[in-house]
Amino acid sequence: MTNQEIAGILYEIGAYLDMADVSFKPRAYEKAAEIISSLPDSLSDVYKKEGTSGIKKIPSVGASIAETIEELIKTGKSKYHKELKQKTPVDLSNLTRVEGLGPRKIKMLYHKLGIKNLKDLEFAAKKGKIGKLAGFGAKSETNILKGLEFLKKSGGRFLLSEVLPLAREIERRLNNIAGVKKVQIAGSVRRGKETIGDIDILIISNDADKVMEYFVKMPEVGRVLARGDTKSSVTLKKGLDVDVRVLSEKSYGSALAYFTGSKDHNVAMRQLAIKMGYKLSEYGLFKGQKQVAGKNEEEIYKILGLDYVEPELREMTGEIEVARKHQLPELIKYGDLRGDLQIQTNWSDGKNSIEEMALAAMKIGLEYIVITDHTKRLAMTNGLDARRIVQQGKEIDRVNQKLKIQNSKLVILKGSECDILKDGSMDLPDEVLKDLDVVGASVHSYFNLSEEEQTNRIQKAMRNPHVDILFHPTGRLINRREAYAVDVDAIIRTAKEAKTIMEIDAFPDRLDIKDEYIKRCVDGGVKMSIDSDAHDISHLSVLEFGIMQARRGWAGRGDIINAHPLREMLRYLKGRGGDK
DNA sequence: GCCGTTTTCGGCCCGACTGTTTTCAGTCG
Repeated sequence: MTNQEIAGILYEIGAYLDMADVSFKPRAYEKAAEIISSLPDSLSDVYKKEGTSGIKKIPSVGASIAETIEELIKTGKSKYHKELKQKTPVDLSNLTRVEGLGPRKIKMLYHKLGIKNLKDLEFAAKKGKIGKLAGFGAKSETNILKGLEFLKKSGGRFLLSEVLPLAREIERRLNNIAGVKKVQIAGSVRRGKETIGDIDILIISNDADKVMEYFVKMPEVGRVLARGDTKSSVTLKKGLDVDVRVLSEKSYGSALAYFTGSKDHNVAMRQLAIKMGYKLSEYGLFKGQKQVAGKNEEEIYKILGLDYVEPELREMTGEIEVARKHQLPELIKYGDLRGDLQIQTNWSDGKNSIEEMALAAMKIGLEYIVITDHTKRLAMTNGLDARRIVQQGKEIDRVNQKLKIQNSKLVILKGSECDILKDGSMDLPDEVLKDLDVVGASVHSYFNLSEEEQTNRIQKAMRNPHVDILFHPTGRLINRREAYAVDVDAIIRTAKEAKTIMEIDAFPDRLDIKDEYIKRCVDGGVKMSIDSDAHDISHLSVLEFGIMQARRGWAGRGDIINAHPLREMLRYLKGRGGDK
């Protein structure tokens, strides 16, 4: 049973307890489910290795929930869940996806109209049965129908790269409204999450009504979910929700903190405030009736005895305790990157020439790039063999010479994105690899080997003395392809031993390795690189997403080799770098 | 049901908005 499946059952138990009007337990199950669904390790594996005591180590999982998890892993079922479900046998996970429907309403719909699933719901709503129900009305009915319609159209979360430009565009337009003093993107976009469920925007203005009026009538709005004096929510035609909140200047910091989340981080902050005799809300930090902070985020953290926590760290992965001990790392900054270590050109499947890529890199202020075209096994990309890579080296020399004459600071290095073959050997011979400045190794085939075979294969490649970097180490494509089965902790240990650099591939649907693994590299003293994997000059801008991801993984400048000048960067590489 | 920088018992975040209500429950974030 996967973590997602286990989390799903726990969510349902929570919802059923909510229906039964039980207090506090629903939140306990919900919390455990949230934590489990974002857990990097498989619970089945944890159970196999450490038994229930391993399960109980997970925060928010105590004796009772651990027992349920054990039962789920062993039998695939939970008696408790089954008992609860018998009372209201409905398709909870889908029904709750309808905007405005929660456990209580679902229970009513089942008992009064026998609605069990989305199909029943749509049928009843179209027949006008729901509007006649006590507690519901005509408006509820149309809202359910609209909710169903939008559910069919959209699905799930969007890539940060799809959302960020749109969020910035809306931000820009809201900024132009008369009376608006400040507009700030908050929520998971500000935290730099790899996928986004909705856009949250905070506005400081003395004419909230004007802002709301504009906001709900923007051309891309598909449906207005709520329109209030200080808060409005819409669903865009493309299926993404946007919330705006208008507040006054004196609450800017507390509102920003509240609106940035994560939810769990906020809850922890509020609990901490209570413990220290304060009350924290979006309006400010209060002692009794008196506002003691809230104009900016920094002063709130300070009064609560914490160092400032950067938005990317606010995920309840220990940031509050570490902030209390004043041990938060100084994160890598936007603009810290000096080079890009993975760039494709038209020598393989890239669109632009070496020179075009170099000029584009110069424009964004980089000091060095590595040309890393594919190798011959990837025939469809026109991958390079030994002969062509030597030719390419000559072309790189030529462009470097030209740039030098023009007094440019940019240096182009010779590299390769060399395929790892099925048995872990490399697609180009050692004699060729040894002459390159930077060698990246990638898996592009045999994604379905067993975890052991895949791990061994990759480890063998990492131990090749000429391989410097493991490119996109887990091979996932967000929303499209799962990572291949690989023991990432073992890979990280090998990276430590063999001094292999782990890449953070910044391409928005890769973001590989993901934030939790970055943190493990940081903790394990394994160095990383942030690379664009650009196949086009426009792709160089994705480095921003890589930096966000690195920050989410608690990485500082010192952890990222290409945040350093060329000479220093080369020193981190195996063998060849040291004596350059 | 979980948890502990006052606690192994007694707490558990806070507020906006909607719809159907004459004062509030449900949902959401």
